[in-house]
Amino acid sequence: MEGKIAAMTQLDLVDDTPQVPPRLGRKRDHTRDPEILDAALEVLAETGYDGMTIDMVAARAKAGKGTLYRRWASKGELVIDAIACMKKNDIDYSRLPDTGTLRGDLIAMIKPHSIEEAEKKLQIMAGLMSMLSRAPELAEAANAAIVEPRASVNRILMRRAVARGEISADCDIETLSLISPSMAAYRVLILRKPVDRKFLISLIDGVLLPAVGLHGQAAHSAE
Amino acid sequence: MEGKIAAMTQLDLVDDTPQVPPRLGRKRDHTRDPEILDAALEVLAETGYDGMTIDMVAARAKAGKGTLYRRWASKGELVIDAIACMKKNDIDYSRLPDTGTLRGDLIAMIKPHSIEEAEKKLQIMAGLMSMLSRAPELAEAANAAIVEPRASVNRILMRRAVARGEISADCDIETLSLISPSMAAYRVLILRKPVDRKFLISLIDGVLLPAVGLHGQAAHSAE
DNA sequence: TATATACGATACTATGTAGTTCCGGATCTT
DNA sequence: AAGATCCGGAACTACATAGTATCGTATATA
Repeated sequence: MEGKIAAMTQLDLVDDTPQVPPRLGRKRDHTRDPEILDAALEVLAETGYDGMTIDMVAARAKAGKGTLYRRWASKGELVIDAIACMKKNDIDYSRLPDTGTLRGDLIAMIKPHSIEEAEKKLQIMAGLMSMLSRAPELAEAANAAIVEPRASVNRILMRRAVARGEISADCDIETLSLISPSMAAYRVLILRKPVDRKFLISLIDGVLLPAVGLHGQAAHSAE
Repeated sequence: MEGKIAAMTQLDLVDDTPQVPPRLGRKRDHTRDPEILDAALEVLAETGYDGMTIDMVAARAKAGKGTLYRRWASKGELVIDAIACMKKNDIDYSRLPDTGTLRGDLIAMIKPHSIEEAEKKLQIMAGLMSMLSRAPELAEAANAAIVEPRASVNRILMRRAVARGEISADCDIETLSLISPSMAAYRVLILRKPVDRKFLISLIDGVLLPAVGLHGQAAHSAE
């Protein structure tokens, strides 16, 4: 302690020790972060925020409770961090489908993997739902990681369709881009029914495309 | 104790006391039930299932905790009962609007009171969300009281429109009747934005009517 | 190899809440 | 009016969990 102060007073003469002395022993690597954050997301999806305990997360990650609290100050901060880190596994906006038609693009977005991931995200959202109004930071993180990306893709695909002249520029893209996120969320969270490829296609052909002035491939064969 | 057994052994001889003796004093009226159930719904909407405590409900209803436990065996049963009792303040299906057009009927359903009530129901739903998968009884009650009535009205109005020949019988009424419940729920619970008359009308004109092959009064003036 | 540090495990403290019990007073029935 | 019962209130028990402290071990640096 005194040594450090003395070294600072005689300014850097022969003093080759850095201002912040080099750590000895093991680095503060926090190498368990990814496993812990993943475990937190799993438990969150299964039991919700209130049902989730720190012990569950620690056990799931085969980590000690101390390790969690050394890294995050509280349960709340761990959860916010876990949510925020989901964004990293997000959509690659530079590789969106480009089939030439809105319908083709929308259907190309339906992949088993994306359905599965969307469902897990919705389960997590369900577990946070009752907290959102009381924890604005959490609501912010959840919006950025779960809600916004889904709508964003739809907006991009629809704007492209407008640019191609495929659909009218009068379309309320803000609203229409939320049709399938809304109805899929309602179906999973409230109706508790599965969202599968067939359902998503029926949404595209039966709701979204008619709303933009196009027609799906099924039904409404008139005109 | 022994006296009762003795009386039973010598079978009913001079025994003029009825099998179920008439109650003296105050009846078991449970007259506080409505206030308690209302208080439970309020707290539920404000804090969610896990945040809700029995003390909060008792205090809100100016009731004693004992009164609650004398009537309901547990917090869970109180909540289920409170949800179930919402159905009583429900829509009067015999007085649905009948304006002659689907659009007219749908818009006639939009009343400040109904918007307000729907929003409260959604807040309650948000508070229950994470419990639904673990408590099937609760999910059942919530579905019957909150989810089903909204969709039901839309189904009835749309079936009438089919019967009038206003819209095609090919319409997927099951899905289309969920458009506005889904998108309103998403907007309130996930986007945390208000649902007002303007939004609901834009849903009718911009999504629902086009999907059934009609057109709203705004935009898409083509044809 | 020696040392400092992070780690998993476990025991511990503090706190909040479900559910119980009891009491004095209010209220209904006879 | 008398008696039985319900009510609001408050104290109490039992338990779960957030967060802290400690210990022996593993591991990366030097």
